[in-house]
Amino acid sequence: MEYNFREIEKKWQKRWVADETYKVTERADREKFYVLNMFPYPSGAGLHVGHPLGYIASDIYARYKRLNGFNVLNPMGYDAYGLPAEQYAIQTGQHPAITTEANINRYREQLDKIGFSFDWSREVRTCEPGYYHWTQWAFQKMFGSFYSKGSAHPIEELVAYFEKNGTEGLEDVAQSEELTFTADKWKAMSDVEKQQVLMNYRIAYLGETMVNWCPELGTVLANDEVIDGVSARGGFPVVQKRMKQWCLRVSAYAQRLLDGLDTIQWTESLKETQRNWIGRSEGAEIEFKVKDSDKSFTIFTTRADTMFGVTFMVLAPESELVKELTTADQKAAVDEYLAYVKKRTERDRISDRKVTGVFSGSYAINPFTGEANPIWISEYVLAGYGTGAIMAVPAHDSRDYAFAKHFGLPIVPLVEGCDVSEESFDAKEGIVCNSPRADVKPYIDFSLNGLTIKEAIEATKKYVREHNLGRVKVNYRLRDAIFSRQRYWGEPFPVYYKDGMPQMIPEECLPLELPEVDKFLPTETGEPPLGNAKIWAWDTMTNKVVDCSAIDNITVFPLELNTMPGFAGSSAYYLRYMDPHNNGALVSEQADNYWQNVDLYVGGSEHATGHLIYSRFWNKFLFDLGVSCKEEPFQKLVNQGMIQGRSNFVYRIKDTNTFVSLGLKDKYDVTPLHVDVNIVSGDVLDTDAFRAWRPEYETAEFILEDGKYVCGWAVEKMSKSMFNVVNPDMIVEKFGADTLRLYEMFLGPVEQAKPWDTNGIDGSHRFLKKFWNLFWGKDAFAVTDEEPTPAELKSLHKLIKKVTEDIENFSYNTSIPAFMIATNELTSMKCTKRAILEPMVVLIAPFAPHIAEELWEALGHKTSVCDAQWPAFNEKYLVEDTVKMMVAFNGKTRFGIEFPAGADNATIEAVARAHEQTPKYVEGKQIVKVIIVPGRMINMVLK
RNA sequence: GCCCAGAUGGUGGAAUGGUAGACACGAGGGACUUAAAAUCCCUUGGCCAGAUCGGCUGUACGGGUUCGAGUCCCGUUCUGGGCACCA
Repeated sequence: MEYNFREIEKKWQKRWVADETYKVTERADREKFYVLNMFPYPSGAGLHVGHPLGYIASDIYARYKRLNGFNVLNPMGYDAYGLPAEQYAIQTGQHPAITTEANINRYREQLDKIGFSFDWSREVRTCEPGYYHWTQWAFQKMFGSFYSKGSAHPIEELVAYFEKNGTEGLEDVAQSEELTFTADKWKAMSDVEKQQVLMNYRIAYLGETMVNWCPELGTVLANDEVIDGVSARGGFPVVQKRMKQWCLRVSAYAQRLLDGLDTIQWTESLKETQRNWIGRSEGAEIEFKVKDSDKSFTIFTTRADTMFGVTFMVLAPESELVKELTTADQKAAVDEYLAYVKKRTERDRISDRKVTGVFSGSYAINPFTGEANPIWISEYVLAGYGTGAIMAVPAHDSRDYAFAKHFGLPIVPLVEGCDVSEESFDAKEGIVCNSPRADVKPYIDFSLNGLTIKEAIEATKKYVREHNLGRVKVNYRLRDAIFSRQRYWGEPFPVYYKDGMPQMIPEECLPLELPEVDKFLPTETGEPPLGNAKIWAWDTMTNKVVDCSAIDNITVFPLELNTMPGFAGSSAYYLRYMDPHNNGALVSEQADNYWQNVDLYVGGSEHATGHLIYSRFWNKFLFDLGVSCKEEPFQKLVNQGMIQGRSNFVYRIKDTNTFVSLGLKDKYDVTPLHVDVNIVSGDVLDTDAFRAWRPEYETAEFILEDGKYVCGWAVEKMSKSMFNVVNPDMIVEKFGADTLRLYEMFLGPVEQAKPWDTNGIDGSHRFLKKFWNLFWGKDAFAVTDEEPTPAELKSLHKLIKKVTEDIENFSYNTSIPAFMIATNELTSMKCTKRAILEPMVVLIAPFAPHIAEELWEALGHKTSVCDAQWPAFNEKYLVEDTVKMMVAFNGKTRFGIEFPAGADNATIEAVARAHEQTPKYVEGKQIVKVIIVPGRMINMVLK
């Protein structure tokens, strides 16, 4: 009987739907296991062979866990809000909801063909009101919370504190700016003033941030959309502008985000990426007084040990201190410099790192030396980090060094024996000297000379603390997340504005649904697309959305026009899968307590500093609220590597329509052009197909080598524009879903990036045919009930051991060969015994579920193979008939002596000693211990 | 510049410190066939030897530890990734 994969796969995919094979519910009698894939954004291009890689890997694990008796949650859904759908809408007027729906349907169709064990009854879509209800709800909770002493608290607690104490004694509170006021002053504030104060503490807050603003386009641009100070699209001028935006106080959670990394099983590199992103640095804030003035300012440094090497100070151009400290004679120069800096974008600063700066005219007194150091202004100091002001130690910081050299400022080395004539000495090792300098009368009674740098840092911090010169401070690079987007296709904020202050619409009125607009572009007055919505005002009397014309600022108010960014909807979706149809809560306590958190999360590493940070932050907040019972959402994370495309190139001679073969292209001036990989076979171009491919190539001429046109190739991202996309539907149609699944796993380690090469797929397909033929004779089912032989049992148990270990370690690429070897062995032994073949079906079920179901049914089972039991491994079948003993001779390993299987250590040792050759081969060494490794060899421990 | 990961045949890739290159692709040869497809068998790191057995060499490079190193340690080169005027 032939292996008819098309029929088999269709049959079982239908059966799974009819029987609800993959539907799960909370079951107290079974241990849970939660497998999750990063849900996809359904793009218009559909899936290519790279997309399902992670889904297949996690599906194998999910099925394996189920066969081991776990109650497995393996859901799937769609990250449905996003820019491509909106841009398509702007170009065509097609509503994003319609294109998104169409794309989702296409994705679903493609996914269904691959045979995943998803519980589709739990599907979520971030753009549906029933889902974003809880995105909005979480936002409101963040608005209603502040962060203090390591967790989120209701803002009412802070209000109560202010009523009683003002800011007096308020400690360890995350805030945008340090405020001080008394309880009386608080009580005297108007409602709006109080709201403004509270905004300083809320976890979701309206804050002023610097953005690239393009007035002509009426929108904020990302840094990569700005080139040379003008917009990439249209070439309109772009300015740095402070804008009011919704922000999330992610920075408050920096330490917890860092600490949490130690409790989860992610790859070291991913954790490292997040650590870099959070960027914790421990240092000190030290106060400098301004000479001849009562002003002072604070700098942040991680090198407190270098206080005696400060020769100048630098302020960030955007720092508010610049205005205060610029003297009258320097004003013109400073203004000119500020104008220059304002023109430069982030991008310019990065690409063009020249040393620039201007003297402010003021001096700061170094509290350790008493010296007056000139205060400069330079763009190399960033306003957003630390205090926006630094003390410059040119001898031990390369940036300060470059600045000092450029402007001829003094350089004082502080480490014994270091040479700073050519470059600064940045290393944090060595013995401190010149602190203070021997030739200068000490200003204070304090010396660091003779200490190591580490000791000096600690000693200085201690001194600073004791003498009230500043404080020990931890800084993080992690910034608060900007949460507003001037876009249509995103979650609307459940917010209306009264007296210019944001108000939350009542919780029971959620979700606030996205309104219809007639245009998806920004309005003419530069407002976000929601400004085009006619019915977009909030009536506080009826608690309903009403027509904008009704706005009277008494009972009807304008609603927020921005929408939320992409990461909003993807931050808590894993919780929603636990209880997707709950209208009363994001997730019920009972469902959350059962499913807890994700045991295995699979997705791309490109989300390392986006989704994976935001989601952890979001979940920690929900944990503080008591909504989520686990602080970390994703216990174990596996990054699947990208599957790249293998692109082909043809070489066109410049200004002609003549194409030259790869080997001859160096003789001409050529332009390489991508060519569709589907008309290239083994890097040889089908020239007729090429002429037919596109009209402009109809008249193409070719310069061949050996009668062939050979194409160049490169491994690149798989994408439409590179003409290297391989579609999974085509593979499924030609070879079947089981072959595709097997082959994707066989390509290489899941975590590794690798190019797709369809050629190798034959091997996987052939294997499945051989596997099928184990069970089927020419036309009848061939399985018998005979007793298996030891050799057959050995083949089986070798396989059980290998496959079990591989799945646990996520190295599927090595278990496929194990299947092939076992199948070949059993084929050559003509094994058709049920006791061997039945467990084989269970073993292969996670990898190739369709063929496994078909064979399972043929074996006489009425239930799905999904409910079978994973076969138990028994080591006794693996013991070799004889074991070889290894001896060392002249530094080379030989294999010589054979022992009977099952001999114990004492016997082995006795035989080894009795074997005259052994001791003399091991020069001057004695056998201390002999270790038997079953199925392998004997290790001797020698003395 | 700092941090992380990696480097094995023509290719994808295997190897708890224990016979390097499993398995697959590709390539070459053969069987079956009128032929093709399909299927099956043999060879396939390099060099040498050649009736055969075999020998030498080999996991980016240079050292080290070990009876024994692709694997562990030190240094170098290169590749990929992250962060980056972050003080």
